[in-house]
Amino acid sequence: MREQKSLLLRQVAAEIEIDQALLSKIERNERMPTKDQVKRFAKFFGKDENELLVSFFSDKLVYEVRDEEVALKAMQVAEKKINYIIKSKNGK
Amino acid sequence: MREQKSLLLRQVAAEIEIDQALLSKIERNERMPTKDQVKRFAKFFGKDENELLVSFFSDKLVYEVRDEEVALKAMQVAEKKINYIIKSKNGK
DNA sequence: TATTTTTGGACATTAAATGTCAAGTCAAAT
DNA sequence: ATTTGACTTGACATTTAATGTCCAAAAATA
Repeated sequence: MREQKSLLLRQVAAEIEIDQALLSKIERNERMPTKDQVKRFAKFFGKDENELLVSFFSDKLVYEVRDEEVALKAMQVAEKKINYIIKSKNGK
Repeated sequence: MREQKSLLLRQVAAEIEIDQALLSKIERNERMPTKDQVKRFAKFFGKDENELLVSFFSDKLVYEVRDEEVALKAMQVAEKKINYIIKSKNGK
């Protein structure tokens, strides 16, 4: 997104209030941003916030089980659990 | 599982080498066990290790996004990413 | 009521993620 | 070739979160 707009690390880093070195690492997947930073990215680049948050959280989820044998199975079960929780919340 | 076998916290805690108070909390979902502890539980209670690990990791995954609006969506995307990663690993 | 088991909560410890800085690399421009 | 600007790297500091421990309170049981 930054390169699309031909912006410098320095410029974006300043706007978003984040260290330039950190931004560089985030871009290259050496570090994860915080949820708050993701929101600021969305705002700054005029992207849909929820869309970016989905990317962010899905990455975090993958990260959590990345080298587990049971990764896929666990993910599937987790999805069911989430579904269940959501149903519970909606009245019945 | 512990109550099934009418064992005391103290007994299981000793076997598994874990503080009794901690075990109590784990049972009541106040604390998460570590992966290693889950393995020891499986062994001690003669349960399938992978099965318990799936429970464990799926809980962790749910926990990660528990109060996010985008929880379900993120989980679904994460699942796709995992699938993709697995495919990549298997030769092509 | 005495004894044993379980739980609660404060605190300590450990581990992991995030943030910062300064030096390093690289490219291009001059 | 040297300088300049952009980006990267790595070491270290800081912060945050999870885990572990202890002891006292509560609950259950004998």
